[in-house]
Amino acid sequence: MLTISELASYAGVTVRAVRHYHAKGLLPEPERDRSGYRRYDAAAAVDLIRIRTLADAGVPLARVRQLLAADEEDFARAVEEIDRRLRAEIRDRQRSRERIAKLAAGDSLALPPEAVAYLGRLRGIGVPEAMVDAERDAWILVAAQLPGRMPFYMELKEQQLADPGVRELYRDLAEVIGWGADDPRLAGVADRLAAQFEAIPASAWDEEALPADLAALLDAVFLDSVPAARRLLALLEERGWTGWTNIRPVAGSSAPTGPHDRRGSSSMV
Amino acid sequence: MLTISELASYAGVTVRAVRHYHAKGLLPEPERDRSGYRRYDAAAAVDLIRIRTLADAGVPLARVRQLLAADEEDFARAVEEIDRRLRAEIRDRQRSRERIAKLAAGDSLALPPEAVAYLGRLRGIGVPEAMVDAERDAWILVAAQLPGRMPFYMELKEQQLADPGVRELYRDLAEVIGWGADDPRLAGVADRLAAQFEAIPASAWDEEALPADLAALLDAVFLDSVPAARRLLALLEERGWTGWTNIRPVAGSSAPTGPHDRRGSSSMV
DNA sequence: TCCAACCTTGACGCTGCGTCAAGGTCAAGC
DNA sequence: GCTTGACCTTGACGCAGCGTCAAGGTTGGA
Repeated sequence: MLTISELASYAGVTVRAVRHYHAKGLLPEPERDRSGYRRYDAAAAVDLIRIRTLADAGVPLARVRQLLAADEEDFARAVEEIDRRLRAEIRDRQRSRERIAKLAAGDSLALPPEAVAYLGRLRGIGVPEAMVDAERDAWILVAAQLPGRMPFYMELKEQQLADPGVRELYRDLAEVIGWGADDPRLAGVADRLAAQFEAIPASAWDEEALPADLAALLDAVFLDSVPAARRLLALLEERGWTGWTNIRPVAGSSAPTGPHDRRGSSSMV
Repeated sequence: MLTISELASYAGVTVRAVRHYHAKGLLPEPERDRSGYRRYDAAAAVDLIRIRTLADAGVPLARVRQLLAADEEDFARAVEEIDRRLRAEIRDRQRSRERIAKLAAGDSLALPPEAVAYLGRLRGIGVPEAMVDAERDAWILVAAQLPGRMPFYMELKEQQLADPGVRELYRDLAEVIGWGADDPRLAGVADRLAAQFEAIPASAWDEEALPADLAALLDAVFLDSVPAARRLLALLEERGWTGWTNIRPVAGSSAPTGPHDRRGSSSMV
């Protein structure tokens, strides 16, 4: 006959754990000797090892209890599922290893050098600081999610800045940040924006489209920080353009077909 | 500016988690807008991703807080340790997969057929049921730990039973179970046991020795279930033998050298 | 004006035990 | 017989990392 500590050490668990399994109904309470001590037989040791094998595999104790009472078929199905989960956890840890390795490599610098250079150019053009800050925050968000595509995006942005019309628009938009929601000048800005969207060849944009969730977030940031944003988007919609980060022609609109077939292109942030 | 839910969904966590990180001091509380809502900038998003990367790797939040404030050198050391742990967890899960696969294959049958046959032979020889039960429990414990060696052990036991002297001893020992701690007949049994130990050639035992912890457990079971056990072991020690499951000549004893060099052999259980 | 979808703080719930607390029991040594 | 140390008993609280109400205030669009 085994005492509780013998049983526990045999299965490599603590005495507390064995009592816990009793309390949870995983392991039946054994007979007591005359002093009230629990006395176990070898079958209890076998049961305990079974419990630990399942628990070590990450099965919750409540589920272990079910499985101990399950027939062979249900048990086999459960084991298959447990195995699936274990494989998934192994993959998760492998991904975690890669991610923390990148952290250690210092990849967490908020912005890559190309982006810093681009923001410097914006300042150089005369875009006000408030606008540059908004741009920086937006690009930080993008860089955190898609670091590999940043050189591509920045190259694209630099190309856009080569166009004097675009540079003009940036200065326009910077002013819009300070305007109220009903500023009469918004209509004029919307006109010029729409014209720009028309003028840019689709070929230069097609691969730029950001993932929908990231674009939605950036849109939300824009709407939250610029009072006139909502009104401006409404005006743009009247002119045949919907969205912002990923601006697109309004579906079914008679407006801008122009010379290009544009489906999902990205605006300015 | 981001709201809390935007920030959270950006990093793929819940709003509750973000607030938890504030409460734990992992993420600084941001400014509030006029209605008391938290407003985040992009830097908070970067911080949050850093936190999640570490937390996903299994780093406790309290440790994450330290690491956020650590210099590059300490951080690199920590990452190395985290990576070690991740690799260990992957190995654990691979072992778990093997173990539950065995469970599903039904390897958990308490005793292999050879052992059942052996217990049957004991009964056939006239060993009383109480003794057979004790043997069964002991072999269940061994089989759970060393399933691969069971055929070997059982083969050995069957060979021993071929000797009429051993068979006689088993019947003796079965009676001992019922004796008091000071039964006068114990000395005679000890004599016959010592003689048997002398007679068995060392070559037949040498590889049988059980791991020390398992042997200690089986000894404890013997001591706990047989009142006369402690006295019997004392008498055997007087005759030059120590232990029980793994019985050995007493070191420095003048007693049994016999024709064989015996170092660590296993008795009867 | 109303509704849905946000936001706020506070508090309890969950898992799988670890860790006291406050005792009773047992074997050994003096 | 008495002490000592290593066991055993039940009961209770503590821990991480949030999930999940509860009970409100805010915001934006219809």
